[in-house]
Amino acid sequence: MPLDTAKTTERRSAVIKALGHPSRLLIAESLMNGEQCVCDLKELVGSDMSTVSKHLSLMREAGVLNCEKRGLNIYYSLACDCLGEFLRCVDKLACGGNKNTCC
Amino acid sequence: MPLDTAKTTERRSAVIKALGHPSRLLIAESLMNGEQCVCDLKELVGSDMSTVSKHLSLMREAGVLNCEKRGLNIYYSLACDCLGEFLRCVDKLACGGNKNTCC
DNA sequence: CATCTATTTGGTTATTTAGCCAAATAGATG
DNA sequence: CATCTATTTGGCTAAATAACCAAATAGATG
Repeated sequence: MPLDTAKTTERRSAVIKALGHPSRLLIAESLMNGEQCVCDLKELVGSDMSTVSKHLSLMREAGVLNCEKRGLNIYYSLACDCLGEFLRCVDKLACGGNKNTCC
Repeated sequence: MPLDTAKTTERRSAVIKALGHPSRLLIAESLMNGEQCVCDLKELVGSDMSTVSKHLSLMREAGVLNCEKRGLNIYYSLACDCLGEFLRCVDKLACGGNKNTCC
């Protein structure tokens, strides 16, 4: 059973990285309730709008988000409905962390 | 429906980060076939052993890996059997990334 | 067309993360 | 007990990431 090519690994890790920053994770979770524009997300995260914008671009480039301009705003939304499942996996992985007293 | 506390978000993102580096992802995937010692993983990753060791510590601290010393070696293993499911989610998220031509 | 609003981009600095080497540790073996 | 082996730790440098501010852009509105 061969491991993935380096390219697949890079791609996967880009997706994972896109969700591995606290602000970005918060954004993704919030978008589970539906699309939001940048200024909404700026409120949520509490950083400068340019910072939020950059987080959003990164997530979009990784394929995690889509965006659509309507009127004055740009609305971001999850590109895939599987984030909930993803987070359940993360939480399961997270609680493996109790018994690691060794070495 | 309130979002998580900051602490939960930090914890989750630590787990996600622990898997979001190419070398670490490779390690995790390889451990799906069973435990391995540091020098095996050094071969796999192709970095200095100290570098690999630091990746492993980080993953262990995040709760993703366990380790156990036997004889001269320290064997690392996945702390949770849900990594396969996690990766399936990642791949689904990854292929959302085709249609994002907008803005 | 001038202006206003929402967002992105560029530039800069600070912080974090990764990698390597050398030295320390801990346990096994002669 | 001296030594050997596998791993970790500390120190350092380089590279990547994050944050902010100021300026640019693009589209809506008067």
